[in-house]
Amino acid sequence: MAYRETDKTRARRESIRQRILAAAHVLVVEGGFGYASMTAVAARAGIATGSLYKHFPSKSDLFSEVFRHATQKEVDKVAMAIQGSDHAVLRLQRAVQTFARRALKSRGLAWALIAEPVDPKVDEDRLHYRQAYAKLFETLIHDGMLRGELPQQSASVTSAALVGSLAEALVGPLAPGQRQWLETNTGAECIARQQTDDALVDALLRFCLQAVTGTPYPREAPL
Amino acid sequence: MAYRETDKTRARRESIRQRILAAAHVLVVEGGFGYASMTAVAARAGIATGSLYKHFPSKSDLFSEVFRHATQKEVDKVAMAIQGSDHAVLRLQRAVQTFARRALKSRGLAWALIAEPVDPKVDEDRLHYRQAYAKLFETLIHDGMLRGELPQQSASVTSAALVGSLAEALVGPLAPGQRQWLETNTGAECIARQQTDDALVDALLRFCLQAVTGTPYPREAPL
DNA sequence: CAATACTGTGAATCAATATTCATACTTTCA
DNA sequence: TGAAAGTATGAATATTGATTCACAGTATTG
Repeated sequence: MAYRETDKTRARRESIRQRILAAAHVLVVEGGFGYASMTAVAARAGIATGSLYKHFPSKSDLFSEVFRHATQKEVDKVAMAIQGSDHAVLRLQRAVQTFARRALKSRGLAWALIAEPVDPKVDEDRLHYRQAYAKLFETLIHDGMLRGELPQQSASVTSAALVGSLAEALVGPLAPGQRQWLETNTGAECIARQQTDDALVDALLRFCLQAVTGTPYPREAPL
Repeated sequence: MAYRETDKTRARRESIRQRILAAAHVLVVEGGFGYASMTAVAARAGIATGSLYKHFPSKSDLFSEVFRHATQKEVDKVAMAIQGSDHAVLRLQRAVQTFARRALKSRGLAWALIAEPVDPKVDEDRLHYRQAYAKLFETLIHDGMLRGELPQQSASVTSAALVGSLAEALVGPLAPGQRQWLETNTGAECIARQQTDDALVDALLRFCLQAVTGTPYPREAPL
């Protein structure tokens, strides 16, 4: 006998694996899943196509991992924003803002995660992703109803509708200016966009809070 | 010279063309665009694969036409529901109900039109489709604001968010029980579904109207 | 160093469909 | 009727991109 896995080789393996994941992630951010072929990933990671299969059994597996990783980070942020024992409306407000701002900050990724047509296998992960958000909202709404902070309603329908409105208004086909992918922008353009983005977040916040509470936003009295 | 197009040949041509479109439509309703290969369409229409290309230059063109046709019908129905000079809230209510009931009545088609991952060419048509809905809502909201029947808001954001919540709650990945495609249902199951469907429409209606008006639904006083 | 077991390579293969095309059949009309 | 123009056929071809594989390269240990 003459070979055994050692720390060094394991580390090396792992580092290549990470390099592949990073390369795939970058490609997705830049052009979405459709743009990220195995050949492109390999080229970007600086290895041969075949080598990819030494680390991931198939394309689906690779991208599923990319998707879940990117996704988990987003969900965590929203979960973070939603937690606490404040008034349910405040928590919802934080959640919506967090989701919206992050999506607008990296539209390419948001589009890939939320809206891009993708391989069915990855689409299953997306289902989990959306469900994760919906679950967060659902729990919050239940909670709020129990505590008398929100009117009675169907938590499941409301949460699905919330996810839908966020997705569509921010990164779906109806999102304002969705074809700006690889554009380089001047400083002035960035500032202008920042302002319209703020307005967008605000309008959306209003939509969501009114939908859930049935009262005008902004409210007359603070919570 | 010895041949010229005649009424008879033209009629025959047209009838085959329609037969192809109908076959494609049926396949889409049954299993979505992914299920509808050219071979399948040809088989269903009772002609050879190659013959399809005598009538449509490419698959994209064929399905684009199928999509637009199916789509136009849906949009027209909602446009019909939205028109009139009633209070804007009533008109919105009719529109949402129309959209929702129709989607639930034929989920397969709704899924294909709204949510299924499809060929990019067809996806452009989908963009128009969603925009057509959004446009209807947007006009309605503008109108309502002018007449003082709706509070001031961003009509574009609100309308996109409305489209998103309808799509997601009814046929998106979060829609309840979306995997029932070719199932045959017993009578009891159909009745049960009818009830949950009604509840779903109602909850969604509430969500949409509250979002737009900022007041509780159902309202205390009729309009 | 030799033997062993793994890792990397990238051109060749595979798979799934859309699309073409040589051939055979139809229709039209002088 | 038969030459002209069209239409139908479906097996063969083209395309795209994932996946494999025979071979070459690298670590590891005795």
